[in-house]
Amino acid sequence: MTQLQRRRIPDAAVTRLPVYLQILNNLHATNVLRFSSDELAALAGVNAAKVRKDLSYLGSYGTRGVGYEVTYLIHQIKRELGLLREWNVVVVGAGNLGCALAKFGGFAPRGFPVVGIVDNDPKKIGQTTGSLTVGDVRNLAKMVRDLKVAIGAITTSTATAQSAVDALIDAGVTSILNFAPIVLATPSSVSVRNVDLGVELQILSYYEQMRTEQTEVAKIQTKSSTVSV
Amino acid sequence: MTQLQRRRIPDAAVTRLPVYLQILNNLHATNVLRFSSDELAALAGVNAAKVRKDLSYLGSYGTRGVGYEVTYLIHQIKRELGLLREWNVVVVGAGNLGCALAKFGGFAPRGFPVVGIVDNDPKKIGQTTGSLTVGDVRNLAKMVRDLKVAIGAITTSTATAQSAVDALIDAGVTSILNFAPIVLATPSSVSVRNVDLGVELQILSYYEQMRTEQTEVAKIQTKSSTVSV
DNA sequence: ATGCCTTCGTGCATAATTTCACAAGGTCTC
DNA sequence: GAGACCTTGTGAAATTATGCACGAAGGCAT
Repeated sequence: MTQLQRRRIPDAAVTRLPVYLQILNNLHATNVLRFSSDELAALAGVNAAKVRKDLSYLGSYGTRGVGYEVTYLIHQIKRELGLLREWNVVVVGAGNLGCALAKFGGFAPRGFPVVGIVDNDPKKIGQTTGSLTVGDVRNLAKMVRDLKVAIGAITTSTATAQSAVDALIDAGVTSILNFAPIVLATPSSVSVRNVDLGVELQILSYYEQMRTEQTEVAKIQTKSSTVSV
Repeated sequence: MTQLQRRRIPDAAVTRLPVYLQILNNLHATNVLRFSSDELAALAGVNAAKVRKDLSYLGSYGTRGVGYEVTYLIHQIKRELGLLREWNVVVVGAGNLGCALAKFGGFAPRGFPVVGIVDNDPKKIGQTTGSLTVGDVRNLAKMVRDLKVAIGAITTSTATAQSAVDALIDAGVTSILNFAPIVLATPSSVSVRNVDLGVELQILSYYEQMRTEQTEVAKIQTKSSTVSV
């Protein structure tokens, strides 16, 4: 095996790099030129050593005794994340969310232009949303080819999400942003990121309940004077 | 220290329980009565041993040689996640997303009723969205108290997100669902879940670029006949 | 009952991630 | 240019998460 393929960045670090990038963009906007791992750690709410290790996966771009240069690091993170080019997005499912994504202009300037939107409902096909016309999901493969689509966003109903994903994968798309509350069956060569508010709320619920119980216990203990340390 | 407080479930397992719950609800809807860890693992796209370990944190509710009962497990997961009661949600920020969340009726039946929405813009205050009237953010504390709010959803602009969170925390809210693309500063006693599509897209971008490079390398290697295994 | 079959629950090994702690290497002052 | 002072980069330890492998336990057929 030719070992020239780029050193892999640990998954956990990959999920943090976009957060760092966000913060650095803010620093840049406020004319900050340099930062230390301590400063970034405080802003990102993580440990400073973790910041340094994460940044070290990009290469040795800091200066000891000084810190990191904002603009240079922004460039390096973008390079590593593949943000020096654009990745075209197609939205599958022209419901409320799908149309909102198509209309929302916030992704194009960040390198993820929404170049198409499709649906399987004849009533929706042909309608205009933002600057796009809803296409027929049956033309998805052609659309992916012609518009060089790299990422598919699933905003269909739960019932049709799996077939939507199958169509995308058939068309050669290997990155999926899934908004349907369902676990998609995909080959391991495909990346899937799930956005599910229900799941997030339930996770919050767990920790909220933990805290609530903790408090109850404390109250009872106080009342009955059984506190022990 | 009185060690009666419930055994902690590992964070990684907590994030998977809602996914299992989703799947079990589907099984229940299709009249499936029992399932094995193998079956659930296949549906959730994870390892069967992991499923068993995750479920074992709830207690020993399986039957060896048989499997788990769907309805019973649903109940146990709900209990553990704190889903046997309702958690009221207040939305802070009455923009597109905030109003959509307020209108969207999908959370109430799942135990997370949106009981209020507030903004700081006088033009928005007083407007109606769904069955709710946009309130003044300055009345947030009273609202949290009167309506027994447990979770706050931040859908403000990035610029006002931190002050929105500060207000929520002052009002006693300890669970935050944040949609603003910013890292919120919060005490460690507060749970925050971030939903940021930009971050998700950038993570997809990284892996997509990896695959692209891999392919390029393979092509070059094939052309120049330097393939080595 | 007995024995076979199935699937859970879990101890243990391995892998991944986080954190510590400090040498290395740079700047800045005098 | 020498010494004081920072902050990086990274081994190594600690913690957390994953996956294997197998004993335990229940069902079912004979």
